[in-house]
Amino acid sequence: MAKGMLPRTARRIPDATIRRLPAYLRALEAEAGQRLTSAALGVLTGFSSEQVRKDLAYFGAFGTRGVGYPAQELASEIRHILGLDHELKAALFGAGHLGTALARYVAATHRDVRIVAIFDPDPQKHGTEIAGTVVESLAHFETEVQRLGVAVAILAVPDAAAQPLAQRLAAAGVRGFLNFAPVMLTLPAPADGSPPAAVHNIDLSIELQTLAYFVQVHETAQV
Amino acid sequence: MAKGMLPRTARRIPDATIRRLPAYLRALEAEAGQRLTSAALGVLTGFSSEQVRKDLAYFGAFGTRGVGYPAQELASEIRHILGLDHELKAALFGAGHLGTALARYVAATHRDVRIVAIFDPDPQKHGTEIAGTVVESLAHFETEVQRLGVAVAILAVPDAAAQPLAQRLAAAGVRGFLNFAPVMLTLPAPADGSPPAAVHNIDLSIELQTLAYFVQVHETAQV
DNA sequence: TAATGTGAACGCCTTCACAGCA
DNA sequence: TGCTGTGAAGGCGTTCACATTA
Repeated sequence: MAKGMLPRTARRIPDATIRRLPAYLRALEAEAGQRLTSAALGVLTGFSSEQVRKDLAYFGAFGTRGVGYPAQELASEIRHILGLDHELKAALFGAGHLGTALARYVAATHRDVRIVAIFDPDPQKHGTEIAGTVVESLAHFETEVQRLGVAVAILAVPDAAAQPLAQRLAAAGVRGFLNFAPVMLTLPAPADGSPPAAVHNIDLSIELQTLAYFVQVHETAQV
Repeated sequence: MAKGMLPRTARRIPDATIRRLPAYLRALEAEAGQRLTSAALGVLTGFSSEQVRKDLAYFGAFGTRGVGYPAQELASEIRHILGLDHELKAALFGAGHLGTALARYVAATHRDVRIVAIFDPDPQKHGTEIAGTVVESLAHFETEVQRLGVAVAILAVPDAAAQPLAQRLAAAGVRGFLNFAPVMLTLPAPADGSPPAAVHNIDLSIELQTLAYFVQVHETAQV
């Protein structure tokens, strides 16, 4: 179990591997109580069995040769790796349709992530509740964020608002951003030695416009 | 300009390149009327100048040595490559908060993508308008989708609904999916020789849970 | 015997370095 | 002279193939 330890020799874990862990976790939780082989996990997640084994092996030897992986244990191992064994505190900025959908979704499906504050400039919304959290003004969001110990911010705000907001939040100690505005966030590295804030962009336009490309009839000669 | 032609010898274009084109397009449209160097485009988009040049060179030689790229022309060239020079018809499934946000966003920012139909099971919503499009029942969505010539479907529906819906839509001729449900869509390849439907997943859980990982204090010995 | 864990081969994409051209 | 276009080198991640072990 080895609680606070880093796995084996601290070799670098590919980002691609990290991005697959949530899929494994979801599959394991759906099949809880069973043993699962890498092949079975592969079918459930859409990845190859070798991929599954290699990914898991980065963190240790969780399987039993000839048998497979214990679903329960592996699930909590992955939760630990992802840092989901202690609550992740998030703040939501923007309580429009998108923000509302996000808040409800997170509340409904993520025990491990909690939206502890929702900020919106519209006074009409202040005091209303979304998924159990009260919407408040942006007046003192920095101190509020620090008081609550917010680790990540979810930005569901207009394009122009995202960059300045992110900058102030980063300065206030927020270490991760989930950015829905189609802009490139540039954040200065923190003065102390700490690593720069992580930014994950979810850009609908990119998805739509690349989808347009792949949907085109490519009358490639297919030589 | 070479309208319907494939570029040069039909070498394969990396997916990663396609995914960067929308960013270039956005930057070019913001600076319209100017000339831009690959270095300038790089700063605007966050990619290296070599990356920019290599990406663009896949499709032809649009730049002038010693000078740079013509913003206007390059923008319409990229639009053509992505297939955005003719309208992309999309259908939205699910008119909850997420669906509503998506419909409004697309209508407000994408001339080239039009949501021609919105479907939702809730009778209360039927007949109401979102961003100029009337919400209708799911009763005859397949014939409706075919009648309208829908190319892509945006799925903002509950998890369990996504897979069966996608399957029926694929059978009805829909060639692209933007899936917001956290499930793996598996679609059979079409009986005729046509390429399989493209699926782009936008999975909030993956983004949140991987963000949790990167936000952890990794007390790596940093050897 | 069955399925894991892993070095090696492979392929894709990025970065480098520079030749080529306005 | 300055910036593009591109072969070559390098790096990263996936796939292969198999030795390993319950």
